[in-house]
Amino acid sequence: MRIGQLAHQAGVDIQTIRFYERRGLLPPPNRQDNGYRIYKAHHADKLLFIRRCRSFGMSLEEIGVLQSYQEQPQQPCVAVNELLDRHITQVRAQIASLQALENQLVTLRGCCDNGRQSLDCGILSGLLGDDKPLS
Amino acid sequence: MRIGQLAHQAGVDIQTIRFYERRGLLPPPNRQDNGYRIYKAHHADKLLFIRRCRSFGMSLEEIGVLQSYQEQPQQPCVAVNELLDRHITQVRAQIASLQALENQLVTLRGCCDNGRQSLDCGILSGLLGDDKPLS
DNA sequence: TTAAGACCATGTAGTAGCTATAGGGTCAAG
DNA sequence: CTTGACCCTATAGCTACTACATGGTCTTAA
Repeated sequence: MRIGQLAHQAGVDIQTIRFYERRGLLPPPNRQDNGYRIYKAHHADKLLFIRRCRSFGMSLEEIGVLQSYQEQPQQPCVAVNELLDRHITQVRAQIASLQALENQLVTLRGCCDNGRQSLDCGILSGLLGDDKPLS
Repeated sequence: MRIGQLAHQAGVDIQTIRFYERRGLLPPPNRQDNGYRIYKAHHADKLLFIRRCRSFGMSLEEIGVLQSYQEQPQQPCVAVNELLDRHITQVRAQIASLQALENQLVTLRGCCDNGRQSLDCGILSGLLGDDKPLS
């Protein structure tokens, strides 16, 4: 199939496919005489693998590493587990820091009640840092 | 003071200060005869305001908007409140989607128990999408 | 025959918020 | 007169795409 069909099938932009190819995540497909890329089933599989990993928030670099593990099916998969563990740790850290941020923001929001002039706005004062502590 | 001192004081990279200036967030300071930038106290204040907003996860564009509110102290500050409300909403949405992601990742992680070959690794299978549903 | 429309190709630039590097000028101390 | 610390500008790099410019290819219809 051609690139448009593959893109449609995978729900991806055409440019994204070419981008993955340039980054070495998708193997360069054969070309027709006119230069059009022709994809086979395994390309679609690889593409979906990439998209699945992306939806899990993995970076393209991490995905490349995972692909190399796939290509060595005899090797133990401890490294895969570790990669995922690190990823989970990262996500949890992000959640924690966003929750802390949310608290700060809510506190900051409580410094003003809509009816004032910018001059007296507790939020702007809070952001200037010359005010009562926020957290 | 010169740019290095300001950077040190604010805990910011020198390049970052010049970058903010180019983006219109810091007013261009006067120069010495040799071209060196000379900053005054209000520059330091502006810079700290920017960094404080950044630590709250605001974009440079949002910060620019907030600055324009600061410069119109007579105007009501409803807009400031709204900006912050939108921001809080955003942060909460991010938290929610990260939590969903965490659940999926933990489920995926449960698909493998370290001692296998990549061939049998439940995680790689899960990422291929040809396995039991993860969520 | 030709013109329209859909598809494909490459290469380049843009997004956010910096960070780093190249290639140079300035200034004080030893 | 050289070393080192500091400053300048301009440009490229990072992530993961997305968009655009410019042009080739192919099918179909007037």
